[in-house]
Amino acid sequence: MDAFYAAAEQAAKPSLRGKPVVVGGIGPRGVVATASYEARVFGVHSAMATAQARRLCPNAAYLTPRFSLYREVSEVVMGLLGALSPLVEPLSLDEAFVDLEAGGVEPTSAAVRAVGERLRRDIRAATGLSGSVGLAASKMLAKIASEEAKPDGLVLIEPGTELELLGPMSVRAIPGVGPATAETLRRAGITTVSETAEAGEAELVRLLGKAHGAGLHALATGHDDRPVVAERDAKSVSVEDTFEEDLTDRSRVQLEIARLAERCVQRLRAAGRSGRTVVIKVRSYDFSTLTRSETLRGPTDDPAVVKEAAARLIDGVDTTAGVRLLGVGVSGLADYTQEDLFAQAASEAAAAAVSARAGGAGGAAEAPQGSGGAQGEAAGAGAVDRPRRWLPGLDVRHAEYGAGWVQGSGVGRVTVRFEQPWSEPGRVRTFAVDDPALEPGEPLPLVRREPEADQQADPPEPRGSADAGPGPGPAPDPAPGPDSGSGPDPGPGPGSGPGHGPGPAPDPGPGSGPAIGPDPGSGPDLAVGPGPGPGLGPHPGPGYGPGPGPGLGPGPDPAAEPGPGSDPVVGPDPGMSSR
DNA sequence: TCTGGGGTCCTAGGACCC
DNA sequence: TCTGGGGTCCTAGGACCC
Repeated sequence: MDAFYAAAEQAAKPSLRGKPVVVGGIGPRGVVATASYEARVFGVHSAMATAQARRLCPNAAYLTPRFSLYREVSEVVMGLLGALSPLVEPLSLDEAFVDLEAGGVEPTSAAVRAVGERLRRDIRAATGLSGSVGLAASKMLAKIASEEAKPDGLVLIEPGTELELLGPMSVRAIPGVGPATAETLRRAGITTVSETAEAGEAELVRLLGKAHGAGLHALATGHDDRPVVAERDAKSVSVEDTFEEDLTDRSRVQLEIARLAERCVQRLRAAGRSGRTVVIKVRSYDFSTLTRSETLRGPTDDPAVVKEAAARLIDGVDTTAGVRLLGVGVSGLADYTQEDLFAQAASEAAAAAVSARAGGAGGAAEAPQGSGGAQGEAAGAGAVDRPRRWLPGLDVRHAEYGAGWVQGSGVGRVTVRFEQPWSEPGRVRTFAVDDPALEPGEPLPLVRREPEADQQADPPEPRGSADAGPGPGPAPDPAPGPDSGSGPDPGPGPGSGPGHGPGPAPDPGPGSGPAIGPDPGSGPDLAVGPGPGPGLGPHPGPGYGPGPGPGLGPGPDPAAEPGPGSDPVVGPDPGMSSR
């Protein structure tokens, strides 16, 4: 899938189509997961610190990921792949290998190309998103071909042409060659695939070690007979958190480790697995990272047992200088269910009683009590009473205005754009964060379902009832708001506008919700760049300082005003491609 | 205001066993 | 009585991928 998370957000949020969108961590230590192609023009890319992305592209919409939506879309796409072949190997939510031979596809270029093109059409029809297809005689080549095909394309590597195609490419194009390997090779004078092949296996093994060297030699010479493997069982489960500020308080560190252990076990149990080795991970203020692990006598999915092991492990780690990340994982997974463990524990206990030997497995004795209560809904300590956070990008539903998404929040306000995947770009309204009419919502499907389901998504009549208002006909937008017609700001390029950034945001005006008065400033969790459409160019970013906000996020976005030239969501994007 | 979160695989040393 | 030679398990760290 092309720019998957960002593309899904653009499909879900009409006001963001054709605009730079960045999906990832929103906080001060966030990282970009996916940048839309419009944002990539500005140099934004995956794994970049979100803070840096904001500097490069202040006008992009910055959204928190909605994994439940991506998972749903992924299942649809994987279903289409499954129709092609029983052998489908997902690599992630948005990428998979398919063994077409196992699917009985005639092994000719014309036949596989036809299958690939049809698949691309089917994906677009079923999801509204574009995907790219690489077709070749091995996994490595198919992957390289799909990279070449992006975005929204198809590339077939004809058998026999592999080496001439591969030869001139950077060795980084080979999957498995990252920055460290590339640097090692570069120091040996090797930068291209053909140079890698010419170096010979012995030299590569000397440079990179046995497995990596031999593997790279095979790939660089076009040899790759790795099979497509469906359904691989997970080998470990882990959770980790990076904290907005480094932790120094020891008891807080211990508390967080306990919470993480709880979450980890919840995931482990949800997968019906248990594990034998407990691992903790500690990343220090200086980004140095260490792990400590302990292997139990047998697999467990008991939260108390995992928590105790994790507590013992963190006991042995000095955290006084500050910790930015903590993690807890379980590996050595087995398929034992909790019931199996109970049975096992019971039989062990019986055996122990018979032999009258003390000092048996501690975990077995403690297991039943500790785990019985921590079932299902009983969320970990961390989830209790957490104040509701309106993260940019997340779905909401308003009793009066219907389905929308959080554009930004802060200073006691939340700004919501009311639009649906199949609607025109919607307008923005601002509410108090604790407005009882506003509640978290569920992602809407990107492609409208059959007629009988359409009522649920339509915004109810302004005075309609809160639930399932049938809202016949198109929503009567009270104002000629900024719809698709207004398009991007007409101003020519950067810096052309009056730059009315700083200064109090304009009054929301009548009908724009219960928000009271002009918003004095910007707050955290801003979804989008400087709100006022025109003329942001010359003064983006930090220059705005802490003063009365530049009209950022939570303030009544001028886009909510019907005034001309107001851009639906983001400021002007000079130099942006129109893709 | 640098650097997420969830994984996989490999290497290397020490313990331990035969 | 300097030193063997596998093999497995455990622990820790690192590269890499999306």
